[in-house]
Amino acid sequence: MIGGIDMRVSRLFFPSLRENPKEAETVSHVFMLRAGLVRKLASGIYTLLPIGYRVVKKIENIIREEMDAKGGQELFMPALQPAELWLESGRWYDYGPELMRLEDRKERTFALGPTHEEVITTLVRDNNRSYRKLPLLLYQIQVKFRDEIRPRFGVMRAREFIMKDLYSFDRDEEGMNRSYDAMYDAYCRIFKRCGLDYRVVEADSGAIGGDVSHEFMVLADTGEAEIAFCDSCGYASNLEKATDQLDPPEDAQEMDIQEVYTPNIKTIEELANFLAIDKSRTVKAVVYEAIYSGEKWNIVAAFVRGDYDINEIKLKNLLGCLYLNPATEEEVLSITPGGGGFIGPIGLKDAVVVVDESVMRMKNVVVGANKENYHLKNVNPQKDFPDDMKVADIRKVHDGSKCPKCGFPMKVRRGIEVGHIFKLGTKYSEAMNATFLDENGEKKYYVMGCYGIGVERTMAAVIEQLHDDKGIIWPMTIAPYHVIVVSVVVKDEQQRETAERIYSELINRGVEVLIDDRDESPGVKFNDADIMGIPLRVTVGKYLKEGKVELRWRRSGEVKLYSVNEIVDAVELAIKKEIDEINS
RNA sequence: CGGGGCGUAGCGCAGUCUGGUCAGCGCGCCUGCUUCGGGAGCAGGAGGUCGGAGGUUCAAGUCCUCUCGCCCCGACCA
Repeated sequence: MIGGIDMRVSRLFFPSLRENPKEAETVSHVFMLRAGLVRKLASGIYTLLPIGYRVVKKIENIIREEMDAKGGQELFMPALQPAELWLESGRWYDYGPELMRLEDRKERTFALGPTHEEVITTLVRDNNRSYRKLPLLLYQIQVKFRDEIRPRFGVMRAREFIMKDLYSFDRDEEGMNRSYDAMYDAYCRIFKRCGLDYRVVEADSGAIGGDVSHEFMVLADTGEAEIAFCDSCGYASNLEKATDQLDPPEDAQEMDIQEVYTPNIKTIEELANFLAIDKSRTVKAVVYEAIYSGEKWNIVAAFVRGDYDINEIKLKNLLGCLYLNPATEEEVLSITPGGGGFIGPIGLKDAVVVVDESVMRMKNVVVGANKENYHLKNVNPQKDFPDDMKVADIRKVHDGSKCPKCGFPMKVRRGIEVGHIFKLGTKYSEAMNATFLDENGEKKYYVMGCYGIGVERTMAAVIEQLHDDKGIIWPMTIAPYHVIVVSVVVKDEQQRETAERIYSELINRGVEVLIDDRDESPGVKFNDADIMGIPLRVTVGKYLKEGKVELRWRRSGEVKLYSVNEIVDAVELAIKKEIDEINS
């Protein structure tokens, strides 16, 4: 499957490191460096070394198989893209500084593609006219560029990285949904075949656009995203989008507003302590400046129940603004004389007031008085809050929040986003005027979807999940080699010959095998095999006197003795067994 | 971009505060011999314009100024 069938460690380019490199902190980054999978060229830019590249190719091939199985057709698109394409879709400005831009010698402007919606839409628009070819599922596996604000965790968030992208073109929404479901299914199979424990979550679609989207998240503490999920009913969502079940509206007698002196009490924590009440009896205020296109901006005061935080993504989507920044002190003072710490919804000047639904269900709550060192007690949102406020879901759910579907307490965990699928609808086909003719001769916009997988990131995610203190533990399906043959003492002629014989027999059987023929002490060879994560190790050593060699499983440490003429069968069987297990 | 930290041999570090045997240690690398079941021992050896540029000084890894790069924490994404 992967080229290069004869490989001995004495010739293999794998600069392994004994000590942890200073630049790496996460497990996957450390082991990728230490096992000689990658080397950094510059911040967020990596060379894939032979062992690392083998793993990448294996992951790519799994992806290819699953894409092809759903009718996907692979093509290859340029990384260098004329700026006009991006101006046409409107993303030249919307995409922001993350888009790598450059000029050629004639001062024509280009972008290095961070994604390929523009190119593919143009391609299909210019080369297909008919509904007969639909659905069209086109994909590519290639390098993409994003000028990340902060590259980190090695290959996990890089500026140049390999991505698989499939774009679906359908005649209508129903077709798009079918394509989407097929991809959803393919993605589940891909990540399973990579040996990953993952969750599919509902997601915000961000800069790509569209309404419905799912992310494939690998559970790991080093993940950059937070997800909320319910173990009872299966609800799962990116925290950016997650919501929860609210407590029923309170049914208390409404009391009269009362001003209370709260000297220098500025945080919810202090306020709850000072008044000896629960945080959920208070209302938290956060002030932002919302920036829309160009000069357009305003000040927004957002309110949630005291025990929640604001979900800035939800707020941003609600407002429809480009950026949401924390307000400066002057901005806060311009809307409330009390300054930060005493902000309440009543009596604010020139601010858009957004109140979370949770607050509207409360009675007799405590809010800031918009007056230094004072809060208001017994405020009743339904009655007392301003008429022109917006009520919406802008809260961030937390560990233990109630599942919106079944009410069970949810978990909040970190995850690595390895795949993301989107229903795009006609966003790009309309912007770029990509149409086809249906059977009635009517012009229609393509209804599109797009589906991405970060390839190196998937590799890193596997390491995050499958490792021990000795190194990587590759699943058989994506291991750089299935098995490594180690002779303990190379200078022992009998050991050397036996190892070589087993090695060439394994090659003949089509097994991906490595032989460690170096004149190193056994510990060195064992440790290199371990850190590299080869699933099986055949050790030719002290038992050879009895005509036996060992087969050792990297994952469990289990060792079995086989006679020299049984070992090749045993290896073949072990490989097949593990691959079948993962694929089943 | 804001906050924190770091650039001295391939990797990990000491030395910088308090200028003057400070060009050092461990690992790795090369040669030879002896070893060989979880990172072997002995002997010999190669390897650094101390990130870069200015400056202060009799003298600068060491002090000053500027610059470049890298890592970590926050806003973006596969």
